[in-house]
Amino acid sequence: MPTHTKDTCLDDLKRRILALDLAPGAALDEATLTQNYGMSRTPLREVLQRLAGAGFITLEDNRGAKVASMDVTTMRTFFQTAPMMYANIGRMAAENRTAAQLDTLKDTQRDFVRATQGRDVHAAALANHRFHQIIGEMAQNPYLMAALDRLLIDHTRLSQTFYRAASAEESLLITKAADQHDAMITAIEAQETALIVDLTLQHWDLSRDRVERFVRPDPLPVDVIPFKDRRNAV
Amino acid sequence: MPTHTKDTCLDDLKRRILALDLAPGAALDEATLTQNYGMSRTPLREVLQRLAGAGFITLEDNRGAKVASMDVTTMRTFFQTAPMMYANIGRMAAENRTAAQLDTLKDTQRDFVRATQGRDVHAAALANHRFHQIIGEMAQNPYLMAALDRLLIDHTRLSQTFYRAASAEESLLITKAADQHDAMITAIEAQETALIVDLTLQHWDLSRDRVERFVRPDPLPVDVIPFKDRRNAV
DNA sequence: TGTATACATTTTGTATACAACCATCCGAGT
DNA sequence: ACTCGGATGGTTGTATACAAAATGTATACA
Repeated sequence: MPTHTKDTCLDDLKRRILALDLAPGAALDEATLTQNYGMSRTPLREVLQRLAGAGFITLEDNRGAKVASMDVTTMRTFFQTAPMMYANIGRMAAENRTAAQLDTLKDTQRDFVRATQGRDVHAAALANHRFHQIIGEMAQNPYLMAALDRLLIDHTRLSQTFYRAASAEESLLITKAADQHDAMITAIEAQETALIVDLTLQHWDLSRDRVERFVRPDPLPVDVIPFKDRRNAV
Repeated sequence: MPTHTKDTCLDDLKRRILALDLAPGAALDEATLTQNYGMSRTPLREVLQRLAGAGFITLEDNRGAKVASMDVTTMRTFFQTAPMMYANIGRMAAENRTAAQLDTLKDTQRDFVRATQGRDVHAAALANHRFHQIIGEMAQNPYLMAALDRLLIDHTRLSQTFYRAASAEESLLITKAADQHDAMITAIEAQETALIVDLTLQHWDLSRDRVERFVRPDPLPVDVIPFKDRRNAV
């Protein structure tokens, strides 16, 4: 409700989309948004154009904006593409990272660990997003960065449940992910390209297993209806 | 001068940027553009936002739009990234192409051959651009497509001189490129993934040699000043 | 002559009014 | 009852006026 600036509005919408606060496919109408963000339609429409350019939303002529969908074909492509992309970006990050970027990466990792320990699901997911985004920036490759940004949008949305950590086993996996982050930081700092590729693929495997569990959770128990009552069941 | 629509304005600006009619780094001011395209500033600014989102231009706050630059570091990254990207996209195109897309690809190849035979440099470069863009669409991979679009912007701009064909030798290379296109179409149609990767890399090698000649042309002759006059030279 | 500052000009950013478009609903005709 | 056509409300698209920022220029002063 306070008057947002164009940048804060953009960041807030990104955050809400990544946090699934705005569901994939949800319609965004300009009137509501202008009220929520306290700005007129002209700058808001520019924000929407930018979000569309970055792949967060889709714009259809005369039909407004929708949050980018996550359909089955997209997800198949996601699993196919992500490891290759992350590995290549990891390699280039190790080659091209600057000292300043390394500091930012370490800061973000601290944020990530703090969020996971505090069970702050959204903060953890966003810190993880930022962590991998910084590795992308380290690669200094605008071509791959465009692909990475789009992968991370879907990755962050898919992994929303990751940091919820229902069981002790899952809590252990989160710790493992954080440890992998630390190892990746070390490898990038030492510019060990072969190692960072290896670590990146391991990190991907961990993430993939979790995401797959989110997409295809354990099926509900079949025998929920006691046998004697089955004649009444559908 | 006739009243453009938003889409035609967008396409025209893309075309002019790809054809180097608008030089890398050139400033685009809104007043001039609104006059040229016969539309008001609001839709024009939306066009600029979209161009920025697609990587054709850059926008700086309160300082207007500039055509995306092509500096040395970008070009280094371009040569590093392009073959991996093209090869992966080629593979996925062979796997996922539809019959309709194959028809469009063949049409575009006909346009390309016609343009090269007619010595129409811009038309050839744009048809080549479209050819590889269609292969990207065949891959049905929005993540990689984002990277490909950006690669193609720079690739098309870099290869502007390719289709000028000064010498007979260079004319032969253009024919060779067209033949490679035909072979790629056949491989994609037959879904021979190993073959398309191979052909794509060959095609890249040919293009790379030409682009490198454009970036680093033959140096000027050193001995332009007769020896006896050298005392007067700088 | 060099530098700084105030002013003028140009250019970009925002708000708002109006036009065009789309979707829905209602009624007339088949 | 069903379909077609048009009116109506709501949403998006465009033009324009105004505000803010940045740049260029002239003048005062060291």
